[in-house]
Amino acid sequence: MKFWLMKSEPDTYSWDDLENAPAKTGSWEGVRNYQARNFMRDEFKLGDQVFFYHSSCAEPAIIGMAEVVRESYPDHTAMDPKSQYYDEKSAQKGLNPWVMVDVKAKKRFAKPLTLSEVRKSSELKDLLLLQKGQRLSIQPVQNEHAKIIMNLV
DNA sequence: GCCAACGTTGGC
DNA sequence: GCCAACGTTGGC
Repeated sequence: MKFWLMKSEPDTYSWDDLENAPAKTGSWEGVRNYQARNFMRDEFKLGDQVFFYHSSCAEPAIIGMAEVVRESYPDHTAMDPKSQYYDEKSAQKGLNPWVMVDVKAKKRFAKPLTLSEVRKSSELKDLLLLQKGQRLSIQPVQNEHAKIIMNLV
């Protein structure tokens, strides 16, 4: 079982949106970055644990834990001209390179672990999230880092 | 809104 | 294949 961190802008898709969805489960559509896609396609397994992170908001923070409940399958929004995630070039080629997974909200943390709090932990200084220029929306989290995070929330 | 950092695109 | 221009991410 692996740990991951997935970023979402709460204005677009928040922890509450996931928790209020049927079966507390949502499909992680709209990833249009190859590195992030490769993680989902090649490495995401049922039962993997996902730290849900709110980005681009007043207080960026890790909000809760979700779990992978369906492994990768085609992200149909890439082929849908009406979707905000439409990928015109791929659609014209008739090949959809994009995938998504389903995640289920498991546990909202008693208190969100804010980015500034993460920065304060010397044990988390190597966390990918903190590295300079790191913009990946899906990141692996080392087991040791995951333990430390879970001890902080 | 600003801007640093990064990924992608496209001309050559 | 190089690299400048452009677009996006995301913290502040």
